Amino acid sequence: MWGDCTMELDARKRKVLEAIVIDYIATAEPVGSRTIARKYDLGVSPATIRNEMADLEEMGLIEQPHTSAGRVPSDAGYRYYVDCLMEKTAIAQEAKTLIEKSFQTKIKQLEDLIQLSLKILSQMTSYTSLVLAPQFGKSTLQLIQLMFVEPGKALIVVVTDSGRIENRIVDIPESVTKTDLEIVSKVLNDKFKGLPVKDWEKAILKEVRAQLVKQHKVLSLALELINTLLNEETDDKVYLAGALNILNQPEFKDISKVKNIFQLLENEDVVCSMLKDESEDGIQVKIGHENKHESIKECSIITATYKLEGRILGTIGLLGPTRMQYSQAMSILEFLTETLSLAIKRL
Amino acid sequence: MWGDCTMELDARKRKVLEAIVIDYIATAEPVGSRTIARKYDLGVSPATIRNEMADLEEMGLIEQPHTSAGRVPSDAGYRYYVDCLMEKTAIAQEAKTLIEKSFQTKIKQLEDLIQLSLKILSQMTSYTSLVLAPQFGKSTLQLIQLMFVEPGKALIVVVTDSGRIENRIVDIPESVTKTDLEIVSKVLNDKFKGLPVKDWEKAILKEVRAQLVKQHKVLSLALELINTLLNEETDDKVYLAGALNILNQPEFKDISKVKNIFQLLENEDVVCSMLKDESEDGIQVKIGHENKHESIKECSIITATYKLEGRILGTIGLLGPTRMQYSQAMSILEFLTETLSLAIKRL
DNA sequence: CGTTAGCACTCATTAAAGGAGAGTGCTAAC
DNA sequence: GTTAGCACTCTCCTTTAATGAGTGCTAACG
Repeated sequence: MWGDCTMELDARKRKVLEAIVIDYIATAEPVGSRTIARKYDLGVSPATIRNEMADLEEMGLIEQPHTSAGRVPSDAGYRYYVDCLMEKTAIAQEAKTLIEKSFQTKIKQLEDLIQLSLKILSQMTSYTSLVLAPQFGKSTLQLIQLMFVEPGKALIVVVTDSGRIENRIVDIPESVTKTDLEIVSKVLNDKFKGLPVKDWEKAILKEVRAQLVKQHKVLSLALELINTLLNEETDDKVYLAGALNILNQPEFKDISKVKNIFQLLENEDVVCSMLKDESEDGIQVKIGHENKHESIKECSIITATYKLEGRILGTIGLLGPTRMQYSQAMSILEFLTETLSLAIKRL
Repeated sequence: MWGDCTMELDARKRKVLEAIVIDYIATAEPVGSRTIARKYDLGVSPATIRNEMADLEEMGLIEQPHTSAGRVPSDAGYRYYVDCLMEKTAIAQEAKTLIEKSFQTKIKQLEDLIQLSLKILSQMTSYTSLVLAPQFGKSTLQLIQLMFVEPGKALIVVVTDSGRIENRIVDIPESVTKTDLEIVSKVLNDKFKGLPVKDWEKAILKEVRAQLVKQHKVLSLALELINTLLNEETDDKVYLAGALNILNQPEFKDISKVKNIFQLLENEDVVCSMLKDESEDGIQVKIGHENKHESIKECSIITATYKLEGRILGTIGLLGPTRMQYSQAMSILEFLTETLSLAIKRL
């Protein structure tokens, strides 16, 4: 979408830009011509590099915090780096085994698996990790059960194929008996098993109502409950881990910035929109101003999707400063989502 | 436990101390003798107040950040204030109605009720609110059910009288059928309903095993599952809200302090120990160094318990700087826990 | 013509120095 | 016992100066 690597940049300019990005990512300090000449041997003098830098600045790929400082990559510079310069490093073998080992657990709950992924991610990368859990509506039903708790109160449990479990305690008429609930459960199960949750509403009226003349009251109740479940905000569920990692980044030593970011992250809807945005396949990177929300204009987000049998279940992402270890983070994220997808399959 | 108001303090010293505490809580600035004389009319000159302050400092109730600054209450000073000086203000009527209105909702889940309380608390006080959810082990069983999901997989759901719901997906032998699970569910329900969860282990071996010779395999499985459920760390569950409020306090503009506190709060066990400590009845206040954990030595915690039919279910608390609006916070917390207890009863 | 050395210039950062102000402790008088 | 007066201390803020990193420009070089 972004990267047209056709932008006329001769080999040396590319090398200079790369050096600036790499060095700035590593040190968080503006990098000067001298540094580049010394550390990255381009075989030319600082003066030559200065000329190149002037050009790069004019093209908008780097910028100067102030007159007598070195250069810093602009968002466009990072973008060019990510799309055209960065070689996609294979994930380190040790990281690979670390992830694989972590997933050798007998976790049975989807939620726990997701939490585990987040933990691993933020620990390995030192960035904040986010995830959009499998959407309820898109999954298919594996089990639905109404249970009698006490007169006037029932428990409804729904399990989807993606392993998500939802439960609610609900009021029912005092007259409804255990048996009523069991019958309704059975019918609902028979009819809906394997059906995408969001298709229920259509199916409900036609098929089921006919079959359950007897438990009519109970049924309409159950339907109402299911509707509640469906319509609740609960459909998009996000989790995050390692938010405190943000505090380690030198660019966020200012407390007000941190506060803004945290406030954003506290808002589920916002996090959701950040992740949902690009639920295409493959790894996506949003750099700085490419993000919608003001507070993270100095951050980048890398996202990837995890799947079950080819179907995209949700998105998992990493949030860090624009000065982020893109290559490393991307390879870790990629491998982790693959591993996660496999683990979900095994559930 | 702390407050022996017998400490010899004449009326004027008490007034001076009170003035210092109140003013410092309000302004976060060290308060000088002049300020006290002006704002709180004790009918004496600054010089006299200075003398009194020298005495108070010697007693360890106030201290000086540096030679030419005003005085600040010490932890002991706050303690004396809370125990002996502060008049227990009745909660403001508007706050009262605000809380009551917030609880006029048809929430059916204990967890949601607790979350609601946290939200209200942190919004009303601008402090961080914490809660220790009802312990699983101490509650009594209301419903236990094993459900067949697919061959080799079952769902176990447990509901306690305090409204807590736990569920797990578990592996079962392929041979186990739906009917097996239903029978086991029935027996478990009959035997355990109304029993405190933590008493199960004792009861299990004797009573149940005898009855279920047929489903012996299934049963031992079920027992195993239940054990897992019981032994999991999940028993002490904490929630918190409004952690970001900490960032608004002037004493925490230093990012490293904030980081330490957040790290503490991120650790469930720690938060748990902070709340569990005093699960006595009534409102408890821990001031500054009275807290075990280093990172919150500049904070105070106010805790109260919420109940169901006289039995203490859990603890709810407020975390703020030692320079905290004790009186207001305590009255709000007190009224809120009462309201919460009532709401739980209505569940 | 591209490259480079040289140099003047800019600007952030740091340290030192000099008030200004707030508040105290002490002393002496009431 | 209380209070006015005053010297003293220490933080905070501002000013000033020095340092140093890095640049842009120009002129010379191959």
